[in-house]
Amino acid sequence: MSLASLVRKLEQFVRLSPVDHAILNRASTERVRHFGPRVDIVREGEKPKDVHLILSGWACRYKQLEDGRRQVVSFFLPGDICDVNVFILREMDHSIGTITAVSIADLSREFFDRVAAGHPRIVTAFWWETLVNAAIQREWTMSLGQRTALERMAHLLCEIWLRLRLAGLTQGDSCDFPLTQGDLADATGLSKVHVNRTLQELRADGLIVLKGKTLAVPKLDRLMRAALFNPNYLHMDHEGRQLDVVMTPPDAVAG
Amino acid sequence: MSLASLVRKLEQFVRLSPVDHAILNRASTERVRHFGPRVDIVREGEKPKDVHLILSGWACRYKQLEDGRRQVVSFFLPGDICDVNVFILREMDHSIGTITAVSIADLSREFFDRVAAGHPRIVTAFWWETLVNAAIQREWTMSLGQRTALERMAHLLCEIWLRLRLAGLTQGDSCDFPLTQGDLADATGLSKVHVNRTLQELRADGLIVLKGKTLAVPKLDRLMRAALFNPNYLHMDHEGRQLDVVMTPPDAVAG
DNA sequence: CGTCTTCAATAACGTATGTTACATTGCACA
DNA sequence: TGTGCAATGTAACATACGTTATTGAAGACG
Repeated sequence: MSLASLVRKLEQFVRLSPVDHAILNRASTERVRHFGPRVDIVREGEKPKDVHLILSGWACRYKQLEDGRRQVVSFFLPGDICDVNVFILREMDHSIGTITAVSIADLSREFFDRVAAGHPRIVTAFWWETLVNAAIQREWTMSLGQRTALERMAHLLCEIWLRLRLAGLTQGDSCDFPLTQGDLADATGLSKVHVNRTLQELRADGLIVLKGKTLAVPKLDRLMRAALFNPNYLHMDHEGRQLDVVMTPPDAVAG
Repeated sequence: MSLASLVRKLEQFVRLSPVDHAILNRASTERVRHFGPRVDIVREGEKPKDVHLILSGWACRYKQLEDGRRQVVSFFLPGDICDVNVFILREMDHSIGTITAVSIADLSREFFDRVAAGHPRIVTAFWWETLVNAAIQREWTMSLGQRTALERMAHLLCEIWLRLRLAGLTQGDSCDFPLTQGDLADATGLSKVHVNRTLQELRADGLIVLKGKTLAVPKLDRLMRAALFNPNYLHMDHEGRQLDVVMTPPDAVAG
């Protein structure tokens, strides 16, 4: 229930002024809404009104075919923004649903107009957010088109792990992980049964420890190798600055 | 070798002023480059400098895994812009290569700054372009995750067809189609052999006529149904305005 | 403290799509 | 006007993953 994750994330990329902070702080406390787990926030076909900032909890974007086949096309973690400026479109082409209980702040068109008019650093930060989200979507395309079930699952776990880490939501080598195997199936395009098989294999290889609603990644670099994971698409760095967020200590490399 | 397709496309969505036209016209004639077919315009890992506007020809974005597996993640048709504001990122996470001979205009950071400062209609139009590209990428995720080979191929052909139509590049029910079966394989995540099988099936069903470098779609609505194609994600309409670009005459529906 | 429901686990079997191999067509260029 | 290479087409065979079904564990809820 805070915008700490958003600010932490954006500041990896752009330095925001005290005024910028104040603007974001006000926007994220003005119109806050709460949802239970497994409910829709927005439905395909609706007219988009506000932009949603995830303050806490996990959500996802999904699309469905007439016959019910469902694809999760992205996950939203705390600090994520659901489509800067969507309101210029006439209708939503996808739905947004919660995974866990979720709090969001609704950001209005006026807010974005104000930002555009007078807060260039935030504009840049929002463009960064937009471009990274596009890159993530491309990488999902890559995963679904080319990676095997094992690589694909490993890749998804790496991505979520790094994004959580950037948002400051990991503890040591573990993190909250509320996705069910059904969620993972919808996101990876695999059947639930095969998701199960794949997770077993990752467990057997010692790449993940997944139990209850907690995920641990004891050897991130090994999981990354299994996934053919190249972190460049997350753009977690900026001119001159190099985040070591994607690096693991050298001694872990041996494993 | 013109920006007609871009303007035609953007004006479906926003009305641009004569000054806007002049701005775009100047930007698209200042720094033009030409490429042969099957060459790279930009390579993964490079520092993005300019934004590229496709004036003529077909290109694609692609990513490659260390072991050579290749995925085309999107196609660029005339009038398409390759990532508004990419230059804020430190390095490219994908490559851009040509399919046919291609002419592009390089749009500088200064151009976008000028647009942001004084041409709100163009800003809106560029946001529309950005949001639609994101929606297309999501739909590819859907296709790769849930659609069968046949549906997926049909869907891709529908999408390209409608985008070409919006750019004013179709003639009657046919259009130029320079993609090889290898290109289609890289884009759909199928093997070349299965692409061939799938095209044969679409031909046998009378849904497409594909020969040489020409594609004809005699019954778009039937192809759309085979693809489970819902055109909403292309957002080819705007408040009050309804494009009939996606509709076929009623008599075609019967087929 | 049981009872319901969801989630996870596992097995047996089916199939859409991949792979390898080779023949054919078509077109660029000498 | 051949001649060579890329693109297309087809067949036989292999496999990664899907489907259906059943069981057990784990939370949710009265």
